[in-house]
Amino acid sequence: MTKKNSASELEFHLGYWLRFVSNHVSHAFALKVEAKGVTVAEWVMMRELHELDEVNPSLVADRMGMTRGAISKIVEKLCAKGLVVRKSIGDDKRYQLIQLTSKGRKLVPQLARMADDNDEEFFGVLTDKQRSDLMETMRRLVVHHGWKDVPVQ
Amino acid sequence: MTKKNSASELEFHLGYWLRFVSNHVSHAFALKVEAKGVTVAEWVMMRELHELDEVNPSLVADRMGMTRGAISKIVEKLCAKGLVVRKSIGDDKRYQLIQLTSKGRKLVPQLARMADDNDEEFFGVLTDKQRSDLMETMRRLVVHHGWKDVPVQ
DNA sequence: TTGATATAGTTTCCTGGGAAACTTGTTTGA
DNA sequence: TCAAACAAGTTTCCCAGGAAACTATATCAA
Repeated sequence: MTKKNSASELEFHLGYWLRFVSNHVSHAFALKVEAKGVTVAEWVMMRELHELDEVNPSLVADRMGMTRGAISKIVEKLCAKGLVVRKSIGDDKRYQLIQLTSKGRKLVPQLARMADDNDEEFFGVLTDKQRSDLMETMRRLVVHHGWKDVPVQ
Repeated sequence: MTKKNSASELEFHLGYWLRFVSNHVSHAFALKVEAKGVTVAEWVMMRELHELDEVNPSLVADRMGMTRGAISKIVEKLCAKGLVVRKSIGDDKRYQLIQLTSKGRKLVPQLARMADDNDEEFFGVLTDKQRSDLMETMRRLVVHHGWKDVPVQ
């Protein structure tokens, strides 16, 4: 792509539009899950815990692309809400494991439903092909850049 | 799409992956433009001003999807850096106009170059078709949801 | 053995942005 | 005419998350 740096060309950065769309979609989703008393970050962590069961905060930090400090605070919030518990492992006292409580596990499907609805609200306008292409493109980027151990299935 | 709310299904929310990819891309871009002493939000505003020339902060707020309060602070930062100036219009003293300084205008192409590079770094792995499809999909979402007056051309 | 180093998690400090109160100036309507 | 409503921009308060210092524990090397 040969482009000069004119004003009109500025409209065409993928990174820009991705951020723009993503911000809108995430913000709308934040409003929805707020009704269940959790934030988007908390939901993402609950998703990870649902998938991984018992896990160290540090691994969650890696997978979520957040710092251990931030994760520590989110765990604290979720514990306070009774959705997550911390456990120590016997051997090495530095490590801990976090896990969903049964209350947390019950909330997951409800939040997943909200995520379904949000996807439908924002991406429903796309054709099935466009949706699957978009999904495939995102997956390809994630895999290529090694951002996460995606279940490539 | 019929899906049950099992753990594995959680992997397939478009909103989730869009956010995930977008966060990575934006974060990398933030590190790049930091070298020029501006933040991503400041760059986005400079882009708008480059396109619109003289404009009220409120319109910029709408276009950027941010509050007037946030815009006010960004304008303050850019003024302090000598990249933007505020002007009052004679008639209605509540209104103001903001505009890039010549220093600001000169910086735009350099930042645009960085945006080009960032796009290339992250989306270069995609085929031309994938890139244009992705662009088209984003544009379609933006137009459909009425998020911004996009130059549909 | 014991000092140096590394590691998991926490805490502190700082920054960016939203909500909403606030200021200043304008319009409207009784 | 002039109080009430409104509007643009600013300020204050709050919260989330990153950076990096800090704590406690574990390992490694002399």
